[in-house]
Amino acid sequence: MTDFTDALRVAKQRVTPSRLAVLEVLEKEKRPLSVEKVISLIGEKNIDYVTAYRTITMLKKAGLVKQIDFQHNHAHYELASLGDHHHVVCVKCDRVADVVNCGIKKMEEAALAESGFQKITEHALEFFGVCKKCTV
Amino acid sequence: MTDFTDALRVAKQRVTPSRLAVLEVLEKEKRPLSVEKVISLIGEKNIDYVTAYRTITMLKKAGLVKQIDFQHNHAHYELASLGDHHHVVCVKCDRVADVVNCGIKKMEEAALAESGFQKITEHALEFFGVCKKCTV
DNA sequence: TCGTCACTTGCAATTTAATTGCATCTGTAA
DNA sequence: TTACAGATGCAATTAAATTGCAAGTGACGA
Repeated sequence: MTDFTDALRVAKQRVTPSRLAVLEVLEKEKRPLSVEKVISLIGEKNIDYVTAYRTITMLKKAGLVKQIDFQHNHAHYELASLGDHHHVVCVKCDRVADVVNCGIKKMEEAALAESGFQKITEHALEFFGVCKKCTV
Repeated sequence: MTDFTDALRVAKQRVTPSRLAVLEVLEKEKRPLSVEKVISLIGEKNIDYVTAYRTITMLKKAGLVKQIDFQHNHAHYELASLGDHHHVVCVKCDRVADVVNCGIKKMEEAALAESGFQKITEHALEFFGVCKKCTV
């Protein structure tokens, strides 16, 4: 019984080949993938695209994957178990670098206080810039 | 000659009624709006939706508006001149609160160092949680 | 281990968001 | 005032995501 099987059971969701395939591909790539990309990595003949969308939506609700937005007009998704980190996206070549040491916890506390919300459960933070290879 | 006329001239873009209308509605609302919402506030008969999309895209490239993502499957846009602030979105009712004091500058420096990028020009940061009114 | 049934899947169709092509119109620089 | 690059409006198209429904399957209890 793998970690993903456990995780799905804990989330009270059925363990199916499609779900494990999606989780495994996200685990293997360790970077934010579009649904399109998830499907092509699993193989179009191995998963229906509607199932892929439904699976991703469910995994997001269950807290197993996070939605990442690169302002590319379609969402990307990443394993939540990769932990709290963020991305720097090159606006010229779409290269993505990770950022781990971001000190977001303090900001989250400040945001909670300032907004007067009851709680904050998630955040999305991406940086946009130009990578070394795209520098003229 | 308004600020917006100036801003468009500085960005080497023509000053047209459509562009001023989009900027004015964003100025008036002071919150992130979908293109759909921008159109309905201007009035469907006053601007073609294709023009609205093209205008927003141009304004974003020119740096006059910022794209904001609430994970609602369509982008929102806000005047860039509102300055560096962020949002807390209620996942139950979509209420949006602003966050001004977020200390993002330091994080941006850290992200630049860690990523090895040449420069960072933008960032997107949104928080998700539950507002007081949606608390059970 | 087997049967049941609620949940999941795959297919077709649809909705929603955004883009493209092209003819016409217009802002602006000379 | 005119010429023309760039902007606009309309129709059509592409891309992303969702819905309905019949058939299939995971997981629970006997």
